[in-house]
Amino acid sequence: MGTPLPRDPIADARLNWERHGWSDVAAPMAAITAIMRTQQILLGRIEAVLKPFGLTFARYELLALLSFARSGALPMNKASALLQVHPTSVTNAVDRLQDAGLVMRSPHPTDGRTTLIELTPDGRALAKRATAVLNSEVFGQSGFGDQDVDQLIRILGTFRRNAGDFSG
Amino acid sequence: MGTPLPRDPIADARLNWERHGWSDVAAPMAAITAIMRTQQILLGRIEAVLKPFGLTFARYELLALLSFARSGALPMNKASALLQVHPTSVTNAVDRLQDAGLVMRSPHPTDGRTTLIELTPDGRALAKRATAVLNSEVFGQSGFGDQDVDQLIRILGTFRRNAGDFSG
DNA sequence: GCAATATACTAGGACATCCAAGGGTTTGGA
DNA sequence: TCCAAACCCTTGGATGTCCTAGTATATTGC
Repeated sequence: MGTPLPRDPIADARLNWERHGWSDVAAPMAAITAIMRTQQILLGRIEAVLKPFGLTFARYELLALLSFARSGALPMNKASALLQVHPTSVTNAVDRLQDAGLVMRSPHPTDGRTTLIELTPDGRALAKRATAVLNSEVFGQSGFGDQDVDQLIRILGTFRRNAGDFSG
Repeated sequence: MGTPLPRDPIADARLNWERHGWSDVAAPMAAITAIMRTQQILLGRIEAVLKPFGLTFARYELLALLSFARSGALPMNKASALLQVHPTSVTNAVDRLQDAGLVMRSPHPTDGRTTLIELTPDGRALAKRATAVLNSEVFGQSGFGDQDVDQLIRILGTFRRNAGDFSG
């Protein structure tokens, strides 16, 4: 975590795979490892930008999701499904956002099992400010070329559909 | 998490971005979010395969790295650099692998600050077995087409180099 | 040769994720 | 009608990641 390595560690791993007789899966191994590492880099950038706002990516994602909901409120299970994380992760995020006064829990009007999460005015304002900075500092300077962005969206979209994320 | 969603949540997020006047960064936002989600899916598959071996991905990566070292041993700081994780994460992984009898710590012959991590025979054997299953169950069935694998390696390789991962 | 700086590892804490289990609410079939 | 099954959320536990700080060892510079 510091100075650049003299060689690409993933390319090296691929060579090791090939040397050990696993040539047939060396390329996908390298691609998957590269996805892991890229996610790590991107998450680091995002967290660095959100830190001054007192937000983590998990909390930001929830705020952003709520800010796009017509009523500014969503059932927790809906948020869990849309964010594609475990329900306990949503509980965790809501606890902290609630402590920070950014969201509120309220009972569902007709289903006693369900809890609605609702943005507070503070939460809505913070989501707006954080999104602006995230757009300019991270998404606007992703380092991916326009064509590569399209390729990624296509390749990963196919993958996610095949993995059962969505049926559309 | 569960049943597939009727619509792609990332495509929906992209539409929301565009509707709110952030069209210029909507595409990279979607690509980055897709990388995050893809990583999550792949990590889930990998962890599921490793679980019967009593391994997590973090521990497996360390075992695999050691198994490729000529001497079967590496300094902890070297492992941290090659795996591109924080030194404390390596300490954590080594603690658990050591408890499981898969690696051993030994003092560096000339530098008193440095600790070497060394594979035990058990560790080497387990790495071999886990790799075989990982290759056949995950990397061999990644769901990416051959051309897409090449594209991913190229796009993410450029990204990682620009991010300062390596200089080669 | 010795003090100041740099490097290596570890301990403790904050967060996030998942799983397993538990308590409350709804739904549906006997 | 009524009880079992399904569903929703939360608590508690295990892991992993990072950061900050602290201890020990090397290296550097005067």
